[in-house]
Amino acid sequence: MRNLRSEIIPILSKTMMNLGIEENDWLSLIGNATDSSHGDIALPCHSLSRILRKSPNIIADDISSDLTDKLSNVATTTSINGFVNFKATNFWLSNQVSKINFDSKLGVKIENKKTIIIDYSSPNVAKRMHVGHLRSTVIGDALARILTYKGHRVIGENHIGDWGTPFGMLIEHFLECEDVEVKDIDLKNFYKDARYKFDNSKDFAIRSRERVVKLQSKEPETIVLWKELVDISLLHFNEVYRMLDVLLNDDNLAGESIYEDLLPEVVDRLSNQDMIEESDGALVVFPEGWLNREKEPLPLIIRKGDGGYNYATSDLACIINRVENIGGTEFLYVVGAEQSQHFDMVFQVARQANFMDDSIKSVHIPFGLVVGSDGKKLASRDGEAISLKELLEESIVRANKSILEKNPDISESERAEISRMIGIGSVKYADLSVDRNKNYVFDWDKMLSFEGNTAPYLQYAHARICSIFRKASIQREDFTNNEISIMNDNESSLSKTLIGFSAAIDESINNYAPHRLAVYLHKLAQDFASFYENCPVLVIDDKSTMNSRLALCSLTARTLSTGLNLLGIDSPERM
RNA sequence: GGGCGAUUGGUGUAGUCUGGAUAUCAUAUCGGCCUUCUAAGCCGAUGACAUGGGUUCGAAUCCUGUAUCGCCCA
Repeated sequence: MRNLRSEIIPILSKTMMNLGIEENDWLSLIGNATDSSHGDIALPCHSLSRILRKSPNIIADDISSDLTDKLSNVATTTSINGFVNFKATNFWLSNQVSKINFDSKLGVKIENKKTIIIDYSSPNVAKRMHVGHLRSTVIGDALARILTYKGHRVIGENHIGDWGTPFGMLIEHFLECEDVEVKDIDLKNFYKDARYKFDNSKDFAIRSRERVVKLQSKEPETIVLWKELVDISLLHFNEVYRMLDVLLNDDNLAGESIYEDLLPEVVDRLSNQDMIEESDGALVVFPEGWLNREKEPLPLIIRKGDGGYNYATSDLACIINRVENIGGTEFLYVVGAEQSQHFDMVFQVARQANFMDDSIKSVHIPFGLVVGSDGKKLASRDGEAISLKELLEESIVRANKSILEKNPDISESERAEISRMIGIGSVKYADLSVDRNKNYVFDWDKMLSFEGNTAPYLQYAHARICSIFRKASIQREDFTNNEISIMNDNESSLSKTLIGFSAAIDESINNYAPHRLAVYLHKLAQDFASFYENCPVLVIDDKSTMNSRLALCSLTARTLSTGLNLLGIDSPERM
């Protein structure tokens, strides 16, 4: 209820001035009431008692009685236990929620547009995408959507693993797959088979090493083969991305290979700054403050003894590119928590080397693991990573089954579409609805359940609203110019939540936490369900109440589907 | 050894940045509500801040010690 807060503050400010209390002493005290039965906004007066030498109760009483009349249109002001409580009036709520209903951005204000680059997904060429890529892809995509909605210029970068020494053996193996049609190449075993040959055939290993050299010297034939291998993988990645319904496509590709030419320059720039040292034949930087197990300085390896480069080097090259070519001011890395030390070191070195200055914000956005019911990293029975595509397919199949059970009237083709929305939405929502730092247990029954904090529950709330309008044969869009008037408690709490949409967006952004939005949407769906139960919409005589409630429904549906869309989840019209 | 993260009802979680009243929500369990817009729903009951110290008028939240789990340290 931050708009209520900002409405109260100027008026409260005068009262406080008259009492002789400085802004520093009270402004930060005012916040959301912890107990909604007392009010929406509260001002605890306990810390003021030292200044005024009066009891908190008396102070709260004084403030409250001074404000009651002045705020009467906005909020009812009461005091208890040394708290001043402000509860929004239905009059004020009606105005606020109507204003949001008129607003195509649902109250979200665009402010200081930034260019934000988000690094996410990052699968490896010549391998299938697996569960391990799910979180980065889904969280990164949600952040990209939310930041875009807020009005920022957002550039998603997909740092696919498309370069490095393994490509020698991959290309050699690829050559030996000659008789197989390109489209039939099975990425499931491709990497494993190549590795097996490399480990078991001296001849193959020698050819692979030679191939690496050819690749690095950009020998045209080798590059053609490499490109083919990359393209095969892209077909697969894009298939998964379309299934997952994320924003990534070929425009977002920023594979390691594109930074390849910049790597020697990274070395040059670092040595110009006298930051490079040689250690065991490798070129390294020792960022200040890092020690290894033996309390010796911990290096960040820039170039290995054999002349190859490390991730750190391409990350540094990438930073240079973002600062100097793209002009980004905020870099987000949606990468697993296990790499946090790596990023700390890279950022520190990049700053020390002046690749980026303090005007640039660079943030690692870590996340926990997807684990099985045993608490260990999710894997199939034989210990292999589970293919993302197969997982998504299964989710759709499961969703289809439960729709068929619950609503057999839906046609097969419509059911297929709804199953897709629910199946994919469920997997994504399970990931996005909890604090990303935590591990979460992958549980089919829970994520596809129509009860609780799940995608289907939210989607159902949306579908119920659509159903009202369908029944009455009216368009939801026709109500965006309607005044809403709040009459009872169910309407009031629903409207309070609706007003909070922009705050939820900002919370999500400030913490890079999509789950803040998810939690908000769940609250919204719950408030709607209570409203729906207690406030008849169509079955009511009074025309103006009906229209006001229809507008409230329309706004709720719009907020739900916009919010779900920002999480990358579709909202079916019926289910 | 050092570093990072986690620890909240039986289970899963929100809140922790920025301290405020009786700690959120879900699930499970128990009770109630369909001749009215999708009961896939609603209403009610039960039940939790890992632990010791400190700061404060006030601590789940801040500081500090400990425990347990996970991850990282060429």
